[in-house]
Amino acid sequence: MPELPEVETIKNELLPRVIGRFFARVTIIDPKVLRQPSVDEFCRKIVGQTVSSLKRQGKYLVFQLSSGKALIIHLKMTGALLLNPEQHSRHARALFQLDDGNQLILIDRRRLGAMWLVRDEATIIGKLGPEPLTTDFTAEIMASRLRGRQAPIKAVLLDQGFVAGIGNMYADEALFAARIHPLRKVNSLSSQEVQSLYHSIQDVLWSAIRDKGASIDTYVRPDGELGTAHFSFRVAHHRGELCPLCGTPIQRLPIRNRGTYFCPNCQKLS
DNA sequence: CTTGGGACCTGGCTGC
DNA sequence: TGCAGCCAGGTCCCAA
Repeated sequence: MPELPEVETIKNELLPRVIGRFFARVTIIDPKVLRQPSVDEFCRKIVGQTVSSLKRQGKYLVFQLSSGKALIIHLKMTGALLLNPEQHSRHARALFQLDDGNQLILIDRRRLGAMWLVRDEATIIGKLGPEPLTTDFTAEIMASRLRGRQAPIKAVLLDQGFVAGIGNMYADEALFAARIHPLRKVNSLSSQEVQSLYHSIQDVLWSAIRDKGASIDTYVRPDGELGTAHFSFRVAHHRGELCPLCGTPIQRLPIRNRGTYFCPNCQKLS
């Protein structure tokens, strides 16, 4: 499940392979992934266009094209972008043939992924909150953005309008590192706890980027290699295992219909 | 405005 | 062995 570190890794590894290249041929296998515009218009407007830049914002990939339009891709739960895969996948949704002979393939088992070709990227990614790993997101900014909210902290961390790129796994890991119970109301957190959570978010995300993402479920890098960030997870997806700090069984609790993993001893509610 | 619940989507796993 | 039902969760949509 690609969150910020996974999408960042995909962006970094795709970058040298696509910058300056143009699309020689594009095939939409599953029209459902293409949200905007129509298949015909998409193919007509993308073929021949050169990729001038590639960036990540939140969990979105943005390919800036020479025409001034942007190709935006969201991988959602099970999407992946593969370069020249050795075997054909029955989950292939779109093919991008580059002018140098390389082929970029969008695969997506659960068909939740999405793709847009738009003139104004803000129509798709304009509602995202600040990037957590830039100076747009300091501890002070985080504290001020939390002010006035009273939802459980876990739900707010998953709100892409609050901060962009944190998903279920890294929210659980950051809360564990900060020793904060995921159901704690935001307005009950002390300033020390907010400070601690801020640094935990930084640590967890940077560490996962260094490890090239977490290969839980279907995440693979463009060349087919896996990431290793999941080996450092302490609670996420550790259902039934023991807390690495105190040995208490890790608990699972649904929050907003998301499986939430935490240590009931290290992360107390009151 | 914030909050929370359901829908979307597929396939692996569990338990009867 | 077959099969129903749970689970995975990013984001959108809607209601309160």
